Amino acid sequence: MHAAAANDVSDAALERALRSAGLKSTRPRLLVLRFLRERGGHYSADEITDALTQVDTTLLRGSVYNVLNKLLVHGLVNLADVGPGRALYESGTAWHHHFVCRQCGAVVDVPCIVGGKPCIDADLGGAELDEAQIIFRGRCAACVTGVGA
Amino acid sequence: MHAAAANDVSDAALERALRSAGLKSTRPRLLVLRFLRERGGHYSADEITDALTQVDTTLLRGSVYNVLNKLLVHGLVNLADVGPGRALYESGTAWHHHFVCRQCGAVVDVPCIVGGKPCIDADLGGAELDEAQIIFRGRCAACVTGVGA
DNA sequence: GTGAGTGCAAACGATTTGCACGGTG
DNA sequence: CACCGTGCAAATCGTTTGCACTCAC
Repeated sequence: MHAAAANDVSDAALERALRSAGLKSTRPRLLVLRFLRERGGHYSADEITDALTQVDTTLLRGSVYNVLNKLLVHGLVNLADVGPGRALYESGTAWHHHFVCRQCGAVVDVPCIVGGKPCIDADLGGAELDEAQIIFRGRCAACVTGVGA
Repeated sequence: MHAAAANDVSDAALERALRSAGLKSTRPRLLVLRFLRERGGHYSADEITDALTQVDTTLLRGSVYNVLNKLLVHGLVNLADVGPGRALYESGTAWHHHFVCRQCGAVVDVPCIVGGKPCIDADLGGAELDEAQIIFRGRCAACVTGVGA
């Protein structure tokens, strides 16, 4: 499915990932990175903290934020900003977009069929483009069929 | 340029816009709507408040938020969420996207050349799509040429 | 007159920051 | 051993909410 590294959550593999990103290998970082790679979805800093404090009671909310920011800057995780105050983190695997349901708030991954350069026909006036992040909004399939909230 | 209504910031025109959206015409709403239509760009609730409190010292930050939410729900303004804690409002004119400079943080409008359905080739799995909001990230022209920060 | 909208202040949630200690390289 | 990252708590930022009063309709 994904690259092998993305599902290898052994300490050794995680340490290697951190190391090659130029980051020290520390316990909070291993925990956060393992969590995101194991689960494979998108999670808020809060959800991550809540889950990890059950494993390591000394882990602090603030530390999780720090770790996430570090991992983000060094490209080990992605940030999906799907609404005001809704920052979601995910382990960086294949590039994709997000669909946000207006009704139930669910966030669903949307593979980027167009490839790495979606909608880039737009006139950017001399700017250097790194990425194009797309947020689709509407009603998810569950809500349309009445299964959802 | 735009539709006439978008640049007509007379009290009468603004009241008409509010009325036809099913909203009462009140002073804070007129102020906010006029501000966004006059300036024509994207502004945070804070920027709007700071500008308007110079005109009306009784206007409160909280009221601006309330007004913006009301205008948003009733379709008189758009919300561009260009990053965690960076909610920008703009008077709803032509649909467009946003380019965010990683270096200086500038936000630039990007017209949507593709039309109303950008990148909708993506598989949405039975969901109803309302809109696709694209955020481009990179370095703006000013930063590339060294003019910016 | 009646209810929605406002001024106002205080609460709130998410995220950041300062400091001293501990662990990594 | 030097420094980065952490635990910890408190501060900060953006935004929302409760309440009494006012204004639009």
